[in-house]
Amino acid sequence: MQTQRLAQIMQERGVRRTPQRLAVWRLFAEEPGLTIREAVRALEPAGIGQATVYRSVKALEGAGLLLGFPAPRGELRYAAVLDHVHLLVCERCRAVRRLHECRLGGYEAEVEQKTGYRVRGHTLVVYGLCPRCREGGEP
Amino acid sequence: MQTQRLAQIMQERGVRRTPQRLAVWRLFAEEPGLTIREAVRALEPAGIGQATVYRSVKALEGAGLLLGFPAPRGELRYAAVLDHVHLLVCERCRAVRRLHECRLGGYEAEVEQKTGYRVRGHTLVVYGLCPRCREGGEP
DNA sequence: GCATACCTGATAAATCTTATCATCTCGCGG
DNA sequence: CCGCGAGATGATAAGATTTATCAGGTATGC
Repeated sequence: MQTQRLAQIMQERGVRRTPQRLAVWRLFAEEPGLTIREAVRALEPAGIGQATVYRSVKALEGAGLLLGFPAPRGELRYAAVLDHVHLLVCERCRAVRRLHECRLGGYEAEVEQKTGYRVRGHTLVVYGLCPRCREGGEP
Repeated sequence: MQTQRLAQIMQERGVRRTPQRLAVWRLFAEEPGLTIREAVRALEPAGIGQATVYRSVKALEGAGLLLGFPAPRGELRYAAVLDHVHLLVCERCRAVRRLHECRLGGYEAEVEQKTGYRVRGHTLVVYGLCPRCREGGEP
């Protein structure tokens, strides 16, 4: 995913750009749907300490560059995002796709009006089976 | 929330109905937005062991009676649900409201068609500020 | 470039989560 | 209504995850 735009966004949001954070973000961009712990293990060989991974995930999530979503078994998994996206998650093999269309603007406005809340955003995760798992093939 | 329907659903989905599980579910119904650990502490005085709380949450979540959602700081919080609902979460005081309208059926169908996935469901969480926090009042 | 506020890695400490096992109980069938 | 057995519970221990600490390093603004 666009490393260019990533740098820009980090700058804008006051998130310091370090090699470690870039590595963390890139990992979640290449393999969306990892848990933090899995990321720790994946980045260990690169010499990135576990505390750094935890801290980076928090920083990136706070800046809206990582999106967390609940997976079966009570796991919290993350995916790298740049703009607002919806996630499409395969329940079997955990493949994650990003859906770039969002037509919930009207829904948000309606919720604001009906509830008195000030809506700031939303997270939509769609669960299902990817084409391959759907056919009963290997994940 | 309707304890009646709860019993029915547990029966239907083969989830054994025990006083502990009912207590766990009721807690998340009365105070949606707790973490598991907070639930453990809340139910300790009632003599419910922590292992039981963890196991109950898993069982109830598996049966679709609890819904997990990611909160700031990387926390996974839960709310009791009976039917499919969307959650409206206050980012400041963490109040949780359930929204019973869902107009994403068409969206799901569209996603199926465009991606080849077999869609089985979705989770939508809307974030914002509740009326009180919106005014800058106390949570 | 320089200063400094912030980040990092290593380690230890604190928390959270799961496993184990003896006992208990829910839900079914008689 | 009662007894049976699969499954649930509680207490505790063991294991795993997450955070705190601190000395040193490095991105960023001037």
